[in-house]
Amino acid sequence: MAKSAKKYLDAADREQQILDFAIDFVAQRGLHFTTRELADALGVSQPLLYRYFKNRDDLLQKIYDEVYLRRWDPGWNELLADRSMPVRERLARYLIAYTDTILDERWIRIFVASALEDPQITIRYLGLLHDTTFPLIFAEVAAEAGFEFRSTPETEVLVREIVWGFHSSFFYMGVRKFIYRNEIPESLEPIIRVRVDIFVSGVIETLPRILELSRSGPQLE
Amino acid sequence: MAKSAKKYLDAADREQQILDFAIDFVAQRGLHFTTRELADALGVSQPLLYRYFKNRDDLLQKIYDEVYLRRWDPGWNELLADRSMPVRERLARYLIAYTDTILDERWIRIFVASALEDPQITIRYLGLLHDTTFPLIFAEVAAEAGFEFRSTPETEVLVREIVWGFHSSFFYMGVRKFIYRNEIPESLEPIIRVRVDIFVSGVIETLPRILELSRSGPQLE
DNA sequence: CTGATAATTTATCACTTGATAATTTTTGCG
DNA sequence: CGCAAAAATTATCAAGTGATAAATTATCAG
Repeated sequence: MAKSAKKYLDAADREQQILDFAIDFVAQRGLHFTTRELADALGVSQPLLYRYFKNRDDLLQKIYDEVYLRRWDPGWNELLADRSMPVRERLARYLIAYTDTILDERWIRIFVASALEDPQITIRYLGLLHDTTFPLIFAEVAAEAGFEFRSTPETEVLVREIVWGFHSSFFYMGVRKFIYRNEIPESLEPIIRVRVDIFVSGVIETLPRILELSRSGPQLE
Repeated sequence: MAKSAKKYLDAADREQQILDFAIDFVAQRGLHFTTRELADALGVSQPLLYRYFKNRDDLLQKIYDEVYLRRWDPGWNELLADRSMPVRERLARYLIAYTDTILDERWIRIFVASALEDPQITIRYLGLLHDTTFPLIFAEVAAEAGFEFRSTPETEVLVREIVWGFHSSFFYMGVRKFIYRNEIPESLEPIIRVRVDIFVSGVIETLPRILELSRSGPQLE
């Protein structure tokens, strides 16, 4: 007899079932669901939730853990740094993998909804991008132009903003799709490749100006 | 006696006071405030709200109207099309004005929160960008390279994605500042100008590839 | 088949919440 | 001032909500 056909599931299975269901449910209905709505939608009684989760907030925390954990692939930074490949190819492959991970209704909607509620939740995730991946992307593009770029306090802010502007636009495709409910193209690869081309060409051509502006010091912030 | 010193305000003044206060309140606390929380914070009794707003939802609708209305300046499209100025200068000026308008806590947080709740609310606003401003931006950049670009069904999707990617990154600065609570530079103009340079240079250099890819047909969507 | 155990539901509580009605307070005109 | 109209508050309701305890139902080893 398949587990799903049993009326009374084993505790571990039921807990996982509730959590999986709750992730989809919360992604669609938002963080302000009631425990009764959730239980009704899943087809169980409302007090059953309290057998598996201490309280409503405990369930929410477990949802965040499940959605954010194990979503960032440490191999991505290695890919970006692998100079046996042209930098455009590395960026394209990274962005294809990245968009493939985050263009997920649960990921996008729960990320944004939870950030609105409490930005603390997003900090761990964003720090990873901000401190490691962004400087790496800029340095690798600069290297394509024959310039071995080393981040300094003077260049840091401008470089960060340049890469943020480029990188965030891919996350924003998820916002358009799953929050605004706009249509976005089915196949992203050609678009990613064109936008990588635009970015790499543009940064290389603008590099002298970027370096000059950075030298003029931290007029920023 | 100043109006604000009166205990019993004129109906019109009180209505505006509640609405103004509610906009800040909702921007900070989210859409799921209770009428009691709002009334307490403002220092009036909860039933008073019902003298000025039919119900909770009526108040929310008036908040949306107040936040979104009169925020888009029709002069921006004229600015973008004004060829007496270099295209980089036009883009920079437009983006300085645009970011100046939208980088506002109330605007960003209420926009995102309401979109999460019901994407319908954002459609009127986004359609303006999508259908008019985005094609215009691309055409003007192409003209800088001596190419009088006319949008066709084949080019439409790719061009839209290219400009979305560029344009959304400025909105996203607001997301970073007011939702993630990241620091962003105080002075945006230098960053806007550099990013405009990168975009314009990149698009011009990539133009042959963009046109070729567009001709290969709508493999998109 | 049987009974102990685990899983689930029903019943219920105390508190919150949107909304309305009755009552009280303020304002400003004559 | 004195008083009617407007503005605001207090009191209250019915429905909803998170959480707990008691009762019930399914499961499975022996």
